[in-house]
Amino acid sequence: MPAPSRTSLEAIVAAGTALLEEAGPDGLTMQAVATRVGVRAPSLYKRVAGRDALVRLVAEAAVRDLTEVLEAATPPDADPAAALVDLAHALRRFAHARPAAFRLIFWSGAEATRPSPELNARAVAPVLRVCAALAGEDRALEAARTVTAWAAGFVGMELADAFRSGGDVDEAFEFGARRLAGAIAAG
Amino acid sequence: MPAPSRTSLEAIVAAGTALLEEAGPDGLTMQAVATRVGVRAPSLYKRVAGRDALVRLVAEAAVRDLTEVLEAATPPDADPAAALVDLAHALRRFAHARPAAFRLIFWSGAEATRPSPELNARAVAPVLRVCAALAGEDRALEAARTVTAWAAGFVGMELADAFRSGGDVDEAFEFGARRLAGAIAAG
DNA sequence: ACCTGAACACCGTTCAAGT
DNA sequence: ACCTGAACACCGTTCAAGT
Repeated sequence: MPAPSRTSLEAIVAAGTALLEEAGPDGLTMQAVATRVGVRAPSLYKRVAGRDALVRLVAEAAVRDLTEVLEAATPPDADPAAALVDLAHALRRFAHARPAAFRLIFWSGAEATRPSPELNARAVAPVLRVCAALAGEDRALEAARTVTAWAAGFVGMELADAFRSGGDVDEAFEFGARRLAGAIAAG
Repeated sequence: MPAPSRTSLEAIVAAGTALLEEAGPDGLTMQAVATRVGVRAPSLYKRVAGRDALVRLVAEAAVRDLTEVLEAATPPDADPAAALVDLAHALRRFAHARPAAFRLIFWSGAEATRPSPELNARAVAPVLRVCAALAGEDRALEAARTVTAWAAGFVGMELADAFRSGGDVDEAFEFGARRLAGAIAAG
């Protein structure tokens, strides 16, 4: 006698995403997710292999959201240097809106919960495109890694509250973005 | 009737440090630490407030080690641009030797386990000094944040296995270090 | 076909009892 | 003064039993 589904993978990932921001990574428990979707914890295992798999799904959904944000920030006809600064700001806005998701995407230590590299590559594709225009095809990859490392590092440190020695953080970000755009472009 | 101490805070922190690298943050459990120092878990609470406090102590010890590494990398009479590149390499070497500790220092999400900002500031002081020489006192803070964000971001992404699209990672690091030194120095 | 309670092996933490 | 076993509230996960 078949029993009707009382939840869905989509609802589970959405619950996980919400819990991640509201309660942090430690608050993203199978039990909390189950309660949220109106089911008992063991039922989740019908749709998800386990907690690690769920966290990865949450991370991958976040990467897809980030991809959209970054693509929206780079209209095809934009000036490359300006586009690079815009990309940096878009990444920072995403991180401020969803700090836990941002951390999960970039600094998730555990192999088991890491989003697939292909998805990450797609997210960073706009950066690569702009860097190619700015630094030339040969240098595009190195340039993109430099910019991405700086932007992700800056925002990560900001979220970790690492900038406490005074000074204007917005200005420091602006400073970095401009200087990097210049450094990438320079011969 | 006094009982003799069977362990010490120092031994506990050392055991935590070792476990962190060997078994990851999740492997750093009170029980594993206790076993390692030859005692039962409840005994640890005589010397440490709890797991979060222990993780913080481990992180702070790591920051002190990193501070020494960075100070050793910047002899007072070095050329500033070369010193900046040396600092970046020293940070990267530390991260490769102790990846879990590095992550804990820079990307620890949880407030409760974060090393004190004063300690972090001391660690980054050599960077600030070199940046002042390179960019001028006015720009030193922004420049240091730019460089630190890039270096920590790059190495963090490297540890997270984010650089899979081919290309030489060592070269990308070198590229970034040189370009940043130039960008910081430029007017 | 899906959901559940019960159970298991693990956590962190507290505390009364031992020496 | 320090250490311990026992206990508690929580995890993730498995599985037989229900519908």
